[in-house]
Amino acid sequence: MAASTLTEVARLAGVSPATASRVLNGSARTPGPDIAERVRKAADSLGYIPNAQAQGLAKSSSGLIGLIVHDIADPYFSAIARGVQTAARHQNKMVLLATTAGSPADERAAVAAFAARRADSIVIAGSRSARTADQLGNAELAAELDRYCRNGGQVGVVGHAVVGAESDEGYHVVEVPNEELAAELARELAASHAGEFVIIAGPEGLLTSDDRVRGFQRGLADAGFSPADVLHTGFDRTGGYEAGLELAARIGAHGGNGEGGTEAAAPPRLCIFAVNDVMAIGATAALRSKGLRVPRDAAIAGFDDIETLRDFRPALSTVRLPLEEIGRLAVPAGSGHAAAGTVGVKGEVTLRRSTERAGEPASS
Amino acid sequence: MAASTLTEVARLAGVSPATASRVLNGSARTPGPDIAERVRKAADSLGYIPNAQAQGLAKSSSGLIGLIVHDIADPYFSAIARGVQTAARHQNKMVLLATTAGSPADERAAVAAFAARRADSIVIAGSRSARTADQLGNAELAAELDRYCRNGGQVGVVGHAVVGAESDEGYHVVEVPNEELAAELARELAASHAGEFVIIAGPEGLLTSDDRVRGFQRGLADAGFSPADVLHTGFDRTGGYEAGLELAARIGAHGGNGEGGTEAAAPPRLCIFAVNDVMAIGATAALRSKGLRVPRDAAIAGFDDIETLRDFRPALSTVRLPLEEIGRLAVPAGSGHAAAGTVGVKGEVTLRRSTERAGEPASS
DNA sequence: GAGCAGTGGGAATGCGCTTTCCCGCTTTGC
DNA sequence: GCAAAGCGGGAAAGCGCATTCCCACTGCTC
Repeated sequence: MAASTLTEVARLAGVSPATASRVLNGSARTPGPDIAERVRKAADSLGYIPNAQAQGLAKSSSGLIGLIVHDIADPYFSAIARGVQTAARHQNKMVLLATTAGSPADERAAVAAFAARRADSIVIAGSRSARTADQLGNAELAAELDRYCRNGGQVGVVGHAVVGAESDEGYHVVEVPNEELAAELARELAASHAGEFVIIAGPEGLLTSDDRVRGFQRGLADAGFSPADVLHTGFDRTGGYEAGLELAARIGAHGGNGEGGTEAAAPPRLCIFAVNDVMAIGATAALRSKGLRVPRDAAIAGFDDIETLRDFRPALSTVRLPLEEIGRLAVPAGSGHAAAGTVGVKGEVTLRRSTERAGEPASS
Repeated sequence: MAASTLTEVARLAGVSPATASRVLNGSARTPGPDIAERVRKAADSLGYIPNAQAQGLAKSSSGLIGLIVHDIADPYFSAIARGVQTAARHQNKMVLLATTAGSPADERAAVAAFAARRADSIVIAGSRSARTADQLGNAELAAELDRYCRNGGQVGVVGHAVVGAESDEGYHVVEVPNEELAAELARELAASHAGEFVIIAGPEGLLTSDDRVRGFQRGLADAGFSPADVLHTGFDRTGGYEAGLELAARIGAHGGNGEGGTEAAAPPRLCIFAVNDVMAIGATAALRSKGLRVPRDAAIAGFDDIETLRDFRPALSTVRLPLEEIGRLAVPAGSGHAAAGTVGVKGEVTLRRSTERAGEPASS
C-alpha cells in the first residue's frame, strides 16, 4: 500500500539498492545498459516515486525555493511569484510559499520554517520596514537570515538589502530604482502641471513607499516645485480610498467642478501621486464617489503598472516595473557559485490618460 | 557551521537524543521539568532548528500542502491561493506551489512531485479539461492522483470531481454552482434586455467554461430566448480581447453608434456574457478600442467578481464567487478522518453598471 | 520487607536514500 | 606474461530524527 521504495525496486530487479539508486537518478557512475534497463522496468512496474525527503536528507539539499510575500492575492506579489515560479522550474525546484502581511516576526518564522526544510534558497519579496516598532523584529529576521546563509543558504531580496544583515555572504539583491523612477515621474508630470502636488504614501517607514516619496519630492524639486504634501495611509486599495476621500474634500473646498460642470478645468488642478497602482485605483474610486472626475478634476498617477489594471479607465499613468522579471532575477542562481551580488532592473515612466491635461480629448 | 542537530543539543544538555527529541516537540512522554529546561536552553543556545526532512522521514508526513494552479498571477487563482494559504496556516503547514498552465501532463508531474515530497494533501484549483486531446493526459493525471490517495494522500478539488478518478477515497471537492449561477445571471439579464445575446467562452472542453455556457443558455431558454451565439477563445484577457474585436465588427455592421453619436441607443443592443471577468475586461477594452461604449453600445457581464477589478468602470456585472473561501474549503481537513465528501459554496449574481439599460443615467 | 506497578531516562532500530569504500573482474602497458 | 590500472557491482555507513523497547529506580500494597 505504502509507496514502494528503492529497495523494493532493487530487489525486483535483482540488484543492490546502490545500483538502483545509480540508475534512477543521474549519478556519476552509470551502470551497464542491460542492468539499467532492468531497474527502470522494475521501477515503473512498481510505480516507484523516490522519496524526496529521504533524498534530501541524504544529499542535504531539498530542491525547494522559499518565497516570502506580504499577500499572494496582491497583484504586485502574484506577478513576482509568477517570475519566481518560472525560475524555479528552470532549476527544477519547487516553490514553497509563505505570506506574512509584512510582519517581521512572521517573516522570521517563515525563514526558520524554510531553513528547517533545508530550502536551497529563499526569496523575500515584501518591502522591508524601518519603523521603530519593527526594529526588534527586523533584527531577529536579519539574524535568522544570517544564520541561514551561514549554513549555506542563498537569499534573494527584491528592493533593498535586508536591514541589518551582517555579511553579504549569500545575499543577492534585485535593485529596483524606486527613487530614480519616482523622480523621473515627478519631473515629467511637473512639465505639464501647474497645480499643487500631493502624495498618497504607505505607512511611514515602509522602505518602498519612502523611496518613492523621496524620489518624487526630489523630482519636484528638480523641476522647481516645492515639496508635496504627503498623506500616510495603508499600502493597499483601502488606504488609497481613504486618502482619496480626504483629497476629495480638499478639492471640493477650493475649486473642484461639480458633477454637471462643463466649464474648462480650473488651472490649479491637483496632481496626485499614489505610491502604487492599487492605491491609485482606490483613490480614484474615492474621488469618483464624490462626483469628481479624473483627469478633469485631478490628475493621478500610480506606480508598478499592474497588468490587471491596464484596462482601467482612465488609463493610469504609472511607472512600469518588470515584475515578473524581478521575480525571476530574485531567485539565486541554482547550485553554482554563491552568486552574491546585486542586479538592477529598469522601469519606465508611462504617462497615460489619468494625468493628461484636462482639456485634451481622450485619445482612446 | 552546518545547522546543529538534535544529537548535539542532547550532548550539550547532557541527555540522550531520545530525551531531547521528547522535549523539543510535543511527545506523549514529557521529561521532567528540570531536564526539559536544560534541553531547551541548550537548544536555543545552539540555535537549533529541527530538520523537517528528517522529521518527515521518521514520521512519514511532511506538513506540506501542494497547490496546483494554472497561473499564480491570474487574480482568480491568486485569490484562491490566499484562501489555501490561510487554511494551511491554521493547520500549521506550508504550501508548495505548482503552476501548470492547465496542461494535464504538467499537472500529473506536479502531483508526482508532491507525492515524492509526501505532501499531506494536494489542492487542485485549475479547471479540468475534457478535450479529447487531453484525454490521455487526464487519465494519467487521474491514475497518479488515485495512487497518491491510495498511499494515504488527501486531495481537494475545486469545481468538479477529477475526471476519471476511480474511487472517492480521499477526494474532497468544493462544488461551485457555475451552471446554476450562470443560468440565474442569464435570467436576470434577460429580464431587462431585448437584444441579442452572445457568449464569449473559453476553449471548448474546459469544464468551467462549458458549465457556465450551458447554464447561461439554459437561463436564456427559461426566459424564452433562443440560444446565444458562442465564441470560443482563450480563457484569459487576450482571448476576451480578440472576441471583443470580432463582436465590435458585428456591432458596427448592424447598428452601433459611432464615436460622437448622441442618439438614443438602438433597441437591439447586444448583450455579451464573458465566462470570466478577465475576459470580460478584455472584451470591453476591445470594444472601446473600436469606439464603442459600454453599456451604451453593448451590455457586458463577466463571472467571478475579481476583487482587483471591482473599481473598473463601467462597473462590471458579474457573479460573485467567494474565491478565498473556496480556497480555504478546498484544503482537506488536517489529520482527522478522511474528509472525503463534497462541500458547496454560494455565489451571487451582481448586476452593475455594465449591463444597465442604455438610457439610464450613470448611478456612480 | 518482598513483590508490584509505575515512571523517567537511555540504547537501539529504522524511515528511504546517497555515497564511500571495497572487491573481483577485465583490460591495458611494458 | 605479469603487475597495475580501470571498471562494474555490492556492502555498509550514515543523513537527523521518532519511537519502541528495555532498564533502573521509586513508591506502593499486603
